[in-house]
Amino acid sequence: MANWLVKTEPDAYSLADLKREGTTRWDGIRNYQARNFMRDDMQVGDRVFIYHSSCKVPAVVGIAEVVKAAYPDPAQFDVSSKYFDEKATEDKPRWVCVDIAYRSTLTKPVTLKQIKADEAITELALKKSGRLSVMPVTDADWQQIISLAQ
DNA sequence: GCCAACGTTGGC
DNA sequence: GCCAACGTTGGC
Repeated sequence: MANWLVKTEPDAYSLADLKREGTTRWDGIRNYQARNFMRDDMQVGDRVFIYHSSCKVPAVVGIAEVVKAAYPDPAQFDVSSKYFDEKATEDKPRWVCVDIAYRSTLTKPVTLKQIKADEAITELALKKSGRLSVMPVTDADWQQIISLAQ
């Protein structure tokens, strides 16, 4: 069982949207490293931190759970989608998505500022490479973020 | 809205 | 297969 962190821009899709819908397709990931994590390592039952990016206070805001493992992202075949990829075919899909379900909203959001300042959080990719949109979270870092949310 | 950092593309 | 140019992300 693994832990993850996924980014979303709340203007486009927020934790509140996920809460309202219950379950959603986490699609539109167009970064190879992020895709590989989803395709190779993400499993049903894994816990997922939802992180709000490109907003006033970037922060981890809630928790979701993987309810369907990686499958081809339908948007890559859809010419009308902004995620359309002409190099992807049904035989050889390039991108994958997963389904995730809402679990909870943190009592207090844990801000990027807090995370960066916290020396107990050691591995989290968010601290360094700012651009990865799906990243693994160690058990220790997961626990530390949970404790900051109390 | 700016700009640094980083990923991707494409010419050689 | 290298690397410069370009595009995108995302914090500030």
